[in-house]
Amino acid sequence: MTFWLFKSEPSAWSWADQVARGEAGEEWNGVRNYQARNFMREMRVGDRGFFYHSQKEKAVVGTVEVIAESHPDSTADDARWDCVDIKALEPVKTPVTLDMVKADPRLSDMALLKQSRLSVQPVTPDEWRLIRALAGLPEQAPE
DNA sequence: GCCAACGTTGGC
DNA sequence: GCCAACGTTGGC
Repeated sequence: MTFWLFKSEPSAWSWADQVARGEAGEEWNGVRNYQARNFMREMRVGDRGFFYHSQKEKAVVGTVEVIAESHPDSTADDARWDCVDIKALEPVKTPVTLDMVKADPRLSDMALLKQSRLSVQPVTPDEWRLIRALAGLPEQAPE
């Protein structure tokens, strides 16, 4: 299983919106960046990710699961853009803020810090475990 | 609201 | 193929 981070402006698509979709999930559409798209093409059903709110909040607020592998983005007007579908999995107990990530030297290599504009990015297993702990989540996500 | 970073576009 | 101009993102 591979781990990821999905970034969204809450005014455009929030964690609450994602939760409201329930088991049906939702397309992670609207990405118009090749690097982010290529990461989505690598995703497999069952992969897990963090859901991050950019802008005012700047924090990981939940976890998600990939429920459909990459397919054409229904909001794109050309064939270049693909996306996956994800569903909300767990809300965090404690939001993990950008400041918390910056404060931990073990997280200093995260794309979140190094490539602040990248909206879909990989997370290493170590980073996944550490951020889960900071978020007050159990070590293992539910099946 | 500003600006740095960075991606894209289009003229050459 | 280069690069200037421009647009967008996201943190501050």
